[in-house]
Amino acid sequence: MNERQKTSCMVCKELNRPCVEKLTMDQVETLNVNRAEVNFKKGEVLCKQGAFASHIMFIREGLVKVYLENENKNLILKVKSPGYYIGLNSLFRGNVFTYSASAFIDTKVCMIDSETFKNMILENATFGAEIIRILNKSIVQTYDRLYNLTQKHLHGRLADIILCLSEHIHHDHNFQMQITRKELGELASMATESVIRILKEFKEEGIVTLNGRRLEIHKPERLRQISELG
Amino acid sequence: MNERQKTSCMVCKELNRPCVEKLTMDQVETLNVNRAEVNFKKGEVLCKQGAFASHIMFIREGLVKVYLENENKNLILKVKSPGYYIGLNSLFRGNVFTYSASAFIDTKVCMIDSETFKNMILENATFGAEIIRILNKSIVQTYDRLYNLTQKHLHGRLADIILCLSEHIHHDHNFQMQITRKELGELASMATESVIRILKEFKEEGIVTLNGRRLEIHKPERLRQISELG
DNA sequence: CGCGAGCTTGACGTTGTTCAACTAGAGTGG
DNA sequence: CCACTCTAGTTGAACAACGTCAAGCTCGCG
Repeated sequence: MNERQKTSCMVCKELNRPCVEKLTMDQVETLNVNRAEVNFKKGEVLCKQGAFASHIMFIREGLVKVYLENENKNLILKVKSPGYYIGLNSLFRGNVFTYSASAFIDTKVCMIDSETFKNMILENATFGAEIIRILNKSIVQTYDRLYNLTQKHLHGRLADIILCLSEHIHHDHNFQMQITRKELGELASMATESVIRILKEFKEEGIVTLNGRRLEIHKPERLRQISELG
Repeated sequence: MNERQKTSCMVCKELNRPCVEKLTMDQVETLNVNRAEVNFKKGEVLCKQGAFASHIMFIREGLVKVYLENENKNLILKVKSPGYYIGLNSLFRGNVFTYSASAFIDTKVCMIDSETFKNMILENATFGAEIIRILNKSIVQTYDRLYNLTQKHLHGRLADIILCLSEHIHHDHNFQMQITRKELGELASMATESVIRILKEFKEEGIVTLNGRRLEIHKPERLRQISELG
């Protein structure tokens, strides 16, 4: 496995320009050496909440569900797509994963040794600043999600999720969802049955058409309105 | 105002040891010069969501409500006590406050010019790493709050808030709440009437005694249990 | 004394979940 | 090729959780 030829970090540069730009050539080389490319199949677990975070992961391809585990219920924190990191939150905080993550669809990641990663921050303040920027972006997204999940009603929450899938994940008004109704419900923090009922309403109002998992948004502005109103 | 004698940053060192320790003597001096001490009265606004974040604030005394503003509803993100920063989330991200903050009770802060602050990070990677540690701690707290607010029922949420007030704010089982029932409701994201009803239940079960705003916790383990169960 | 803010209570309506039953399509084994 | 099963999707009815509304209460303060 390890013998296989790896792509170079420079190949990933487009995905991760802001970070890679901050690094010296030497650091890029160090990064290149201290990483492993790993493929995960749909459903496989990338990291477990509470486990030692000996590495940071960088998503190259696929879609990753990041969630909190608890005896009773799980909560999806976010869905990460290529170009995002997993495990940054563990840096300088005991190196324990603060969440679990699993692959929504087949996914490729680079695993980077977390000590190496930390050293790069400590050696290169500009890189550290970039990491701060990334963390801050993530915090703002989390605040947004906190607002959406606590202050909006089901219709608004589902409208949010649909818009998010369309804009940030599939980049199209017409897309084949990779996920089940149940998973949609977990994303919007609502019962599967409620997802179905509200999708039906959206369909009846002509906001979307729906055929199995293929969804087309006809009135994005109406969805946005529903999302705003709660 | 500016002529008044300021305390030195070294006086604050106990409050902020992890950060101050990372700075050189020169940097502490720079910090000392580029800051202003400001007092806010209960209810006054420290920063407005969307406004330019020309400075970071460090809380010296008091209690600060950090919240998202929206046409309809506000959402309290967290309550910050002395030793915490306000505005770190704006660093390297356009310098716009991502949330509003107001004083729950009379509050003293140091305002630090955000350019100075950024330069300190860029000059001193160890300091940057400390900021990353602080941000990560905040993220984990936010995830926790996200879980609590979305997955737990009213009883669990209120139990959480009571425990939090007791442990993190007042550091006592018996304390005088500084906040109204309405504000308690905003903290737990529930109606004022629900707060009152549930407090009454807790009282009737002998979990707490309640006299106006004075609250004493008799069965903290029971509260924790309620919080866990949701 | 009277006013207003915070607090309290009960009645009622809404929202959203749970449960149970049913359908449709996709393997699977005989 | 046909029953069998399994999962995802769907529907309706009952129910629980919570918020809203309206009214009354209390206490500090001008």
